[in-house]
Amino acid sequence: MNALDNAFAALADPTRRKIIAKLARGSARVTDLAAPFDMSLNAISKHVKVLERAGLVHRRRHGREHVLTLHGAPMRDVVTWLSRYERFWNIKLDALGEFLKSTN
Amino acid sequence: MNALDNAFAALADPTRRKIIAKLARGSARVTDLAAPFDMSLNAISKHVKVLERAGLVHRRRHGREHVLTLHGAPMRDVVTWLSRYERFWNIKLDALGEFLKSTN
DNA sequence: ACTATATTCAACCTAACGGTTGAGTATTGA
DNA sequence: TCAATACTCAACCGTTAGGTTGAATATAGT
Repeated sequence: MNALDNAFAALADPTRRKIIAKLARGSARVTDLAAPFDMSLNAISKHVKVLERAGLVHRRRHGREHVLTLHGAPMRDVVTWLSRYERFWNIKLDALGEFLKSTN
Repeated sequence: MNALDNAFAALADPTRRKIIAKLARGSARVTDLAAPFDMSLNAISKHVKVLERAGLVHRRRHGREHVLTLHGAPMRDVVTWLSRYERFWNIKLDALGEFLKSTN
């Protein structure tokens, strides 16, 4: 499993994408992440581990609490790969292009 | 399974990404796609089906030959989702931003 | 010291994935 | 008409993924 495999696979699960959405609004503990889900804490713990293995989430321990933070590095490869085939999904990248123009 | 799940999952396999790479250089038959791989035709046929289910590949039959073509539509959702969290992997999107600026 | 909290680990289950082989079905070309 | 070609379908197999439960571990608060 290379980095790209891990990143795409991590993003393929809706629960994990929701976890990312939550972490985008700030770091959180495993319990905080689990709260909105109708699923065991253990299940979420596993999902976090998948995101961590993909490098999308970093963990720092504070006593008994594990604080998770979103980390963008693996996305470089994802976006690089996507941009390689830009002309095949070019219309789709326009929105992102506009967005980037406005922020650069 | 929603569209985003299917798209990300389809992209998570290196064989399928290679198939996409090949199709980016032109439409091809199943046999053509299978040629470079040390893998049965059936395995490739399955991979193609996964890409098809994700909408990334379209198939048109010409007699006994099935011609596959790359199709970008599902990427709209992928890129939209990615761009929503742009500030977390912002550095990474720069390259794509530059690329888009030069082509728009 | 004791209890509650935060988390992981381990074992288990079922379903899906990625591959195989063997057979079946059209279509093509001789 | 017949054989080769291009493919799919179906069954199987081993591994992984996503979930569960139950127990272990470590830290925090009283």
